[in-house]
Amino acid sequence: MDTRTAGPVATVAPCCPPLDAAVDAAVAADLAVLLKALADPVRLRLVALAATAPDGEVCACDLPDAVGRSQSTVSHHLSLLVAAGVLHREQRGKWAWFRVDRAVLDDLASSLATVTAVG
Amino acid sequence: MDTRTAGPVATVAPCCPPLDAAVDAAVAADLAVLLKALADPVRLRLVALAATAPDGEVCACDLPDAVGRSQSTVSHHLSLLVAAGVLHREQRGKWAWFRVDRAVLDDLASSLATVTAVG
DNA sequence: TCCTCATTTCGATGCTTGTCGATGTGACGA
DNA sequence: TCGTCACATCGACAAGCATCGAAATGAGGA
Repeated sequence: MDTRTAGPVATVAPCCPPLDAAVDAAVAADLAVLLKALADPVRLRLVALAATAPDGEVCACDLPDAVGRSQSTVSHHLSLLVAAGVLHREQRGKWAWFRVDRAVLDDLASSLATVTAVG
Repeated sequence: MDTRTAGPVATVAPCCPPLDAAVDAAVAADLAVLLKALADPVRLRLVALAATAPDGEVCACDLPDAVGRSQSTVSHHLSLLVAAGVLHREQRGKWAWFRVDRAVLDDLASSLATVTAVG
């Protein structure tokens, strides 16, 4: 526990200043959700594929081969990314197409920069 | 985790261009490790506390209270962050101090920007 | 209508992770 | 030397997650 009760007069001066909250717990939780969505090699590659695709979008049909996972596994990861807001899904005929939400990614980058005080 | 190494997931590829690998699997795996280290609310707050501390470092003694977790849990998270290279640990007397590695965080930011083709 | 194909959803399984209390360890101070 | 403090490690537990095959869904086409 906190042995020094933030006393203004240094009695023993244990080790350190009060240290107030740098990031709100709720903000950290939100950011963590987004980071967790990207913190998987397969999902990272799925996002990269969509982000760097010629037209900025990818057909789901290509993805299992591209990342070397079963179709159901890829579908699972895609739904996680869509739920996180990183990808958007659009059904065209019998195929599903996905594109990244650049605003979300930009937001992530700036939030991360704020939290880590980088930049 | 990776229960499979390669796979005959071969389908018929009926709808779209070849779609070559945007990000190497190994690169994605490395980035994912770093992201995973940050993809937790508690660890995010620990990093933020260190990053924004007046002298750029925090004493471990303050952290359990700051993030509302037990001492052993905080110690566990700190060791993960140190293992990931995000934090550096220094023992001073009986206290342990932690500071962020800005180079690693910068690197993360730029890698993320590359993968997501943002910027 | 019926069949086919692309994709999602379901159910199961084994691994990973977050958390805590208890215990170990190493540094000070008396 | 002994006790205390700060922190790490251990052991255990519950929850979460990645993965797969199988079954369900839903859109086209014949």
